[in-house]
This record gives sequence, structure tokens and C-alpha cells, in this order.
Amino acid sequence: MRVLASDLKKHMGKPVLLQGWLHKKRLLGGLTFIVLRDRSGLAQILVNEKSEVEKLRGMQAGTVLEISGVATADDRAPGGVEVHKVEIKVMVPVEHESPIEIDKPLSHASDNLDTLFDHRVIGLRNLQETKTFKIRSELTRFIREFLYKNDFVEINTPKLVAGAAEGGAEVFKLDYFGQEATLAQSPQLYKQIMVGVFERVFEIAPAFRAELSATTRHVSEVTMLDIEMGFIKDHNDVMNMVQDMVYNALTRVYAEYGDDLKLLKAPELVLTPEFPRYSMAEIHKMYSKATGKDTSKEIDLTPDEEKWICKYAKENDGSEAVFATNLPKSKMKFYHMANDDGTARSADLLFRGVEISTAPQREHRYENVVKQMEAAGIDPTSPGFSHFLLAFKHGLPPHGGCGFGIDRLTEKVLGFNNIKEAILFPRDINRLTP
RNA sequence: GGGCUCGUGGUGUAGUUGGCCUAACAUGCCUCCCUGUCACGGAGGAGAUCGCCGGUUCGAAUCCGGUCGGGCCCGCCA
Repeated sequence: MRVLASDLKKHMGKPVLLQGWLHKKRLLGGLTFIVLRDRSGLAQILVNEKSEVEKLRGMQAGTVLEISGVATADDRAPGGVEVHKVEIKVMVPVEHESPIEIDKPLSHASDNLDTLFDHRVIGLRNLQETKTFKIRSELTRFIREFLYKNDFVEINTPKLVAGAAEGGAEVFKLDYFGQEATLAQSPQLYKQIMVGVFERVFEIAPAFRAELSATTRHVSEVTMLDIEMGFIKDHNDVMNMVQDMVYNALTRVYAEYGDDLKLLKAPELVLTPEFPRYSMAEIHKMYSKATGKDTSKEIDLTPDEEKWICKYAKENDGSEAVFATNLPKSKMKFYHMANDDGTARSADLLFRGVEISTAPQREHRYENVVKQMEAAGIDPTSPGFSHFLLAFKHGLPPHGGCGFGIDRLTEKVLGFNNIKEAILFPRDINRLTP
């Protein structure tokens, strides 16, 4: 029976069999330390026999090993336990030198990201990188668990679609058995349709954006969390749900992975259960007053304003997450609901300087959706939209939801400067491999 | 798409007002020594025509032009 590195302590004094990768060799002459990596972490193995050490001559990091020995308590060993009386079996020999180091932190300097991604296949075995993606996995799990607890149903919607869901944004086009298809840039229309079925739905899936953006915040394949909930009282219900979900996921990840986050030099979490809310107009005014730069004519928040309001909220409200509410109507999508004062019932959630989510209330009245569609220059009878409208025709309650960037959330939790650092195999305007 | 910026052994860097560069340092790799390492330590070694092409010059990693490949910012957004 295989024993995992992290379970060695439970087998103190007993024979154990470990399987994993050679992570590090330290030869001290008469004795040799081997560090073995498996899915649970690292195990230290002490080898005395010359003949056993010889089996590892020429074997590089990554060599797949089976080690049998005895779990032995020793204060000098990391974690107080190591394996003695060892017999080594090389399962998969590796003689090629590792292209990138796996036992020390890799450079995440922006100039070096290209090398980091070129060597991603092996670089991900680096403990720091592995931890990053373990934390990403857990963040996603906490979000899922929160949503399940709140009666949301997880759905999967098509990524091969006939037309653009949101209009405006660039889409990838491809040949679909002779028809032109696009890669879905958002599950927007489908998740609204599903409100008519389950009331509360969510999806975690890729979305494809063909915009020629080259910034630290953009990739062309993004992992989106999409939420939609029906029978809301007002826009606040949507913001509250997103807020509670984020608060829950962040506090959990800091509680359960605090040590790893500290090791990865992630910032301390500063968060209140209620996130501060400022209207877009207020933020423009506050920012202009504080910096002397007039942004009152800006439609959206500038990247600098996003950073500024996050810093402001952290210092004055004790929260690194902040809502920018009442987004301008001119930016509104046809499926959003407008306020009477020229703003939209939409809010951006900002965290540590970037927008991680947009959480609007939807226009749920059939006639209004048709009107807003026509105003946006979309033909309501076109094949891509007639199905969508059918759901409204047959009854959709007041509803709202959010699009939420999992990549950006992970990036900011870990204190990275570039979204790609939080993605296993990022896709941007000039990277399609690995 | 617009602006700015960078390109030196496998990896990370130094050198960039031309000559002391026959390219330095760290790490990784190879050989040897080392019985408690944990970024082990010590001795030695291999490994780069300085992204590519052209130009200026007695002489170019260094200056100029072009080209290819990155990065950052803006616009747009998650």
C-alpha cells in the first residue's frame, strides 16, 4: 500500500512504501538525503547504502521513484519524520536536465514571464507554482460550496454559438460544418434563460475574447464564473449575494491556506462582511479632488481610479473589496435594467485595484428587452436572439447576476501583477502554446 | 490599434559614454571530497560567436538602421 508524504507520521516505526518524483538530492558523502515529491508534499529520505545511492547516479529531478523503508521519527528531519532503511526502485528514469529549477522560487518579473510560460510544463512542478494553483482550486471550491448552499444549480452552456452574445466585443469566428460559428464570449443569454428553469444558476467555464488587448489584466481565454438569480427584490440582492460569496471564499482561503499565502508573499487580507459602495459619479468626484485629475467626463473608471478607490476603501472602510455602483447608462448592455436617473442598475466589484466582477440587474420585461435590443441595433427576430426572447415571453421573474473573473480573483489573492501568472496555460494575443 | 521599453550560457543577472570582454557573477549540470543536510559545504570542469541581418570603425555585447520576439501603459473588459 502506498503511503503519502504527508501521512508518514501516521506510520511511525512501520514499513512504508512511497511513490513520487525525485525533487532534490543532497549528497553528504557517507549519507545522502533524497527529497521525494508526491501529491501531498515532500518527504525526506535518508540513504546510507552506497549501492542505493548509486541507483540515482545520472538521475535528474523528475525521475519517478518507488521507495520502501521505515518511517522514523527524528527531530532533525523536516516535520520530525523521515524514511530510513531504504530500498530505491527507479520506475521512470529521467536523464534530461530540468529546463527550469523546481526547488527554488521562479522569477515572476514581467520580463521573464515569457520564459516562465515557455517552460510551464515543468515549471508548474515548482512548489510555489503548485501552491498557486492549489489555492486557485480551493478558491473555486469555496465559491461552488457557497453557491450550492444557497440553492444554485451548476449548469453548462454551449461554447460554440451562432452569434455574439454581448455585441461590441470581438469574437473568434470559426467554420462550423460550413456555417460560421463563434466561440462564446459569455454564457449571458443562456444563464438568463435558465433562470426560467432553476431560478438560481451558475457556471464556471471558459469565455473567449478576441480583443487585441495587451495588458496585465487581459487574456483571450478567461475562466468566468457566471451567476444568475431570479425573484430578486432589487439590485441590492445581487450585490449582496456576490459580496457574501466573495467574503466567504476569501476568509476561508486565508483561514485554511494562511501559511501558504504567507510563503507566496500574498498580501494580508483586509475585509469587512459589508463591502463599501460608492457610485461611479462619487468616485470620479473623490478621485478628482484627491489627485487633481478631472475624470468627470470619463464614462468608466480609469485603471488608475480603480487602484485609487481600492486603496481608499482599504484605508477608510477597512475593505480591499469595494463596489462601484450606478454605472453609466451609456455603457449599458441591452439586457441590463436602467434607472430613471440616467444610470444603469449595475455595479462593478473591485478588489485590490482591478475589476473582478460586474453585477447588474437584468431587464426582465419582454417589451422592454425588445425595445432595448432594437435601440442597440439588434434584430429581435434573428436566430441568435429569438430563442432568448422566448424565455421572456413565457415568464422571467425580476433577476440579476454577475460575470466574475476567476483568473483575476486568483491573481489578486496571491498578489500577482499579471493575470497570466494565475493561469496554468495562458492564452493571449501572441501565445497559443503550451 | 497607439505610445514607451527590453532581448547576454539551461535559468536569473552584471557589463551598454566602443578597446582593460580571450564576456563576469549566481544558480543549475558533470567529476572528486564530505555521516545530519534541509537554498548543505568545499575543490575542479563543461556550457553563450551577447535575438537576427546589415552599416559606421583600426576595433562593436556596447553606436546607427532594419528585422524578429517579448514586456509595460492606454483604449476595451472579467
